[in-house]
Amino acid sequence: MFKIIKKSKIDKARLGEIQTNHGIFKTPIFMPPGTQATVKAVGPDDLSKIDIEILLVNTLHLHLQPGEDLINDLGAIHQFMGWPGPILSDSGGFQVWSFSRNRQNLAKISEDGVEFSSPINGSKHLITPEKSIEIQYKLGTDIIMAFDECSPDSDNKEYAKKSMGRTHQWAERSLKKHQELSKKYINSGQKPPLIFGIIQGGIFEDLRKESAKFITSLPFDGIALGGETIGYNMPRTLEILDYLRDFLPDNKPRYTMGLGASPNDIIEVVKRGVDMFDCVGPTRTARHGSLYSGEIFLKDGGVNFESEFDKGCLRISNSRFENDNNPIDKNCDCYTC
RNA sequence: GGGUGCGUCGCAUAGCGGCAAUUGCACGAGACUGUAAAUCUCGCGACCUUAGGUCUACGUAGGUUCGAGUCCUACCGCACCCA
Repeated sequence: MFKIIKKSKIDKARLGEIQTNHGIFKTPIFMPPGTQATVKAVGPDDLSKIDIEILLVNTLHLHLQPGEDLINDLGAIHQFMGWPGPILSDSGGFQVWSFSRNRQNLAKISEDGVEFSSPINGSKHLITPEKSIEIQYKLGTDIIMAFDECSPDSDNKEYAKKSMGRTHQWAERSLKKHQELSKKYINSGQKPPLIFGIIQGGIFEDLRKESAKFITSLPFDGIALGGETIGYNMPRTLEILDYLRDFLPDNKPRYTMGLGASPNDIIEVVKRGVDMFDCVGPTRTARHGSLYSGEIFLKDGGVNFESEFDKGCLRISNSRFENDNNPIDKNCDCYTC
């Protein structure tokens, strides 16, 4: 289902395509998150117009509201959100981190799974790897993710190791549940989704390598790189990609989770052989009054991005632009420009 | 013509003798990374290097008081009621 079309002679970049139950998408690709079954403030028609090929949804959010059974009854996720193309679901692993950090602990982690308090109404929910996979099957997404714990960007190695071990155990359980449901699907003439595994290991080289070895040894369809540090700390993300280079199989798509807050971040990981990435940055910063502006150009055979703005981000709401009638980019013919 | 009420930082509000003065909006700046985020943080009279200090400020002009946005008088403006 993953086909490499062309490889760069200069760096590790590659062009490819991935076949899913709802069509083919080309890689490298940015996938906008539509966490609650909608990309906030952007409808499906507009997404198509800007050549978006695949969306993300979130298992945990949809489980809490409106529930996977309702979505399933209404014809599954594509019908529910009016998006006919490929959809990837995140397993809820990111929430294991985001719900338990700082503030009130909304999540309790154990070997079995994670107990959540719903941020909507406080109701208690237990999510296990098996449960997460089951929900993703009911949603009917095209690519599902193994349930993991998004490792914190912390120098506590003991915790990172423990957390990684848990993620590995959960990866096996996720895969087992997937194989079981997959058989059922095939026997009843339905097509099962693809499943991706997630490498953790925090900020530690030996743990990252250990995790990469373990995850790539399992029969996942794609390999994701997870953890708070991925995308958030770009120098470290690139370092991780560099030392994991020989551990990642060439014939499986690679996905850096949560990466893409700045155009340059995407270019940097694509150069290092990453095929897929997603980030709430672009849509969120747009809702908060900013847009990306800069120039992508070839230099010394490589792709580069330069912008006069910090992180390539132009704050369109700044008073200095109040009477500025210029297009964002003179050379761009998109609707916004 | 008579009566009553009201004028507070762009707008709207609080304040009822110790106040550079509440809150919301607007405005200004910043944060945002597998979305508890169309959210959040900070600033919003002027000047001084800060803890803080110094001026100028609640329609206008006087007055009472140690002290007035707050009380009194007059004026100006606005709203409503009665002729």
